[in-house]
Amino acid sequence: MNLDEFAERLGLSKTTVSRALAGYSDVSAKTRARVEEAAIAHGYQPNPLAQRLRSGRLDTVGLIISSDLRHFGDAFFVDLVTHLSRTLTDNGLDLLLSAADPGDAELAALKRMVGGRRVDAMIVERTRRRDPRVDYLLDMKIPFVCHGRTEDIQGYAFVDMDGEAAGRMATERSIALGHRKIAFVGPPAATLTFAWHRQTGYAAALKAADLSVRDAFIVEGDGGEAFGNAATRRLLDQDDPPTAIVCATDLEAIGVLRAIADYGLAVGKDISVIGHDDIPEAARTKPPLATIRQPHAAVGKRLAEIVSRLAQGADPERHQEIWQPELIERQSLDIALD
Amino acid sequence: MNLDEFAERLGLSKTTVSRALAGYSDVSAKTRARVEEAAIAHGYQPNPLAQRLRSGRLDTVGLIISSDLRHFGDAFFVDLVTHLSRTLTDNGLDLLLSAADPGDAELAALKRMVGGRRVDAMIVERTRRRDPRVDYLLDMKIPFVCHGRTEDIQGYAFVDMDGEAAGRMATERSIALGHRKIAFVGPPAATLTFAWHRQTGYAAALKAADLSVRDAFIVEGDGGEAFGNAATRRLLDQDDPPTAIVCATDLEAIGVLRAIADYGLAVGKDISVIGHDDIPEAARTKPPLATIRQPHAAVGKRLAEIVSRLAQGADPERHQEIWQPELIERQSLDIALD
DNA sequence: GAGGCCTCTCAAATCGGTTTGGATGCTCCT
DNA sequence: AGGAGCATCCAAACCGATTTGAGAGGCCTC
Repeated sequence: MNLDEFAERLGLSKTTVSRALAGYSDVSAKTRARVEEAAIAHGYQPNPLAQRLRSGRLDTVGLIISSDLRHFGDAFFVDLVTHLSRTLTDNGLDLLLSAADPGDAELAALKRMVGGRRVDAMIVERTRRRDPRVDYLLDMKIPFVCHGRTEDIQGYAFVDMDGEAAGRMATERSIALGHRKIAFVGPPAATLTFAWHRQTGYAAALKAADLSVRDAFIVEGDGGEAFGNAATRRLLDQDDPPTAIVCATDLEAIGVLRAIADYGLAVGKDISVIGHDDIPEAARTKPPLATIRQPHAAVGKRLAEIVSRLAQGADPERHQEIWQPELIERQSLDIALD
Repeated sequence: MNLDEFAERLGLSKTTVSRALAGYSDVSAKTRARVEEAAIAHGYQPNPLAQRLRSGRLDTVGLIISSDLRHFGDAFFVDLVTHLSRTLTDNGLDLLLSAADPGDAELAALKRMVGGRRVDAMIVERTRRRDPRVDYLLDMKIPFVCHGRTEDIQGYAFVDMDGEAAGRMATERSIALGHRKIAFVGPPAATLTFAWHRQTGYAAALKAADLSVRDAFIVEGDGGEAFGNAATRRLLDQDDPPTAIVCATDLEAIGVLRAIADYGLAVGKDISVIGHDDIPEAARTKPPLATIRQPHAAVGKRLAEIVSRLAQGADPERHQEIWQPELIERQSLDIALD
């Protein structure tokens, strides 16, 4: 049923019916009541396509997920997207999703959404230090919010965890436990912002405690479990191996735990390990993995809130948020060196 | 830039430009070339909103994800949605996503998408035995495809794994290993179709081998790890406990493995365990978990293909597919009873 | 009783495309 | 010369809403 038919059935003009439903004051209370009742009775709902064409707003937000997401743990994603979606809905926005491989495909998907005028705002996941997506979006002058940061944070909105504080926190905790030889395992700091931040925090904590930052103690690779495994071998095979390992992701940490066990060493006793993200699996490892929690649900919700404000013209630079992480103590840290 | 401006710039009418770009044959080759070049040069792209309003097609497919998804393993979801999205894109369709809690909220989200005319087809995840979403969609006569089945499979399209074959396969394998006392742990068969199918297959295999189906050997609960743990205790505390446990989900199986270890028993030696789904974690348990694989990526792709055919008017009943599962042998099955 | 002011309603324009149903001009045939 | 046939192009209608600008009718005031 469209407005024409519906108005005719009521014996009113399109104008009056439309204005009645939109809540204009120049429609008499009696007429409005009649229209509203009839709308429910006949199930009339304005066609959103027509409304959007007319208004010029698409009321749709885009999200592109990287198909390499699993390297970092998926639980993360479902949690985030659930709350994102729910909050967007509460704000009258639809969520358009697209999946793409990292790199060119990702950017192409973005251009399809934005250039193809399918969305009027975007959410960008897992921002990299220099990110062509951010450049493109700034260029197009379309509202967007990032989950994560680039190196140069000018001109756009984001919600990010304080990765440097996280790296520092994990390292300081290890130092407090008596460790002096502390290694860092993480994705490449040169490209991924969060890896860079966490590694920076790690180095800062070492320096603050007058400990040297040894190149041999920093191992970089993809954020996956297999890499964590390989990295550990590289660390433990050294002449003077570390007694603590700080990891930039839980998946890596899980690989690290496994490798340590293979060496016949006891995690939480001979060597301590700390992860990052607090994926569900972290609580189930043996021993349970100490880690740094990211409040995914809250972040998802906040991203949605921010993007809906931006869509209404808010200033992006007033929506740059860096959240403080929380250390989750678990047995992989249970160690007291003599 | 809109069609009016663009046409004027070219010194042609809207009609001609529109038809040139749409590939009509009543536009001269010369004119068409000129239009196409100019479109690229000036970056003209027809507004999809206007096209959709005119055509009456929304070119958008909806997907609603349950926020309880994590009970069943998330990896599953990212894989599925990635390939789903990619194939939809290849078919010129957008993917609209919404997350909702199972139950009323799920149905409400569905009604918002369909009744609010935001999509012209739907994909339904994790179908239940009697599913109000399916009833609603049949009622609305909107094209849709299910991932999973209801009890009555009439009138709609679906892609599902053969859960009964999976349950039978897992149980038969246990019998072949010499087990006679085989338990089943899974979500409630009364509501969830896949749980029902798998349990049916389990019972069928027992009967085929002249083994009795003991009520005390069937434990139902949510599909999570904690439940798998509790279920195992209930099984092993019996006077005559089972020597093999068939699980309907890997997460449950992981809980089962843990519980067995707590009892001081050796999985793959004293007792054998088999899961279902082949989530990434299954390969990493100790011992590695034998399981039944679901080809998520292929399913996602297929769902997208089917839904785009349905959107073009294909007969849903000709797109009912039941796929055969594959048994993945791992050490949790390494056992030879005397 | 005329003019002014509300209150309520509506016709028509608009958003940006696609499609229908000609119109125009040219060639070719008889 | 007249007419058929073809290749191109286009004005106007349409999709389904919102909004602008104006009109109709009632009431009050002087």
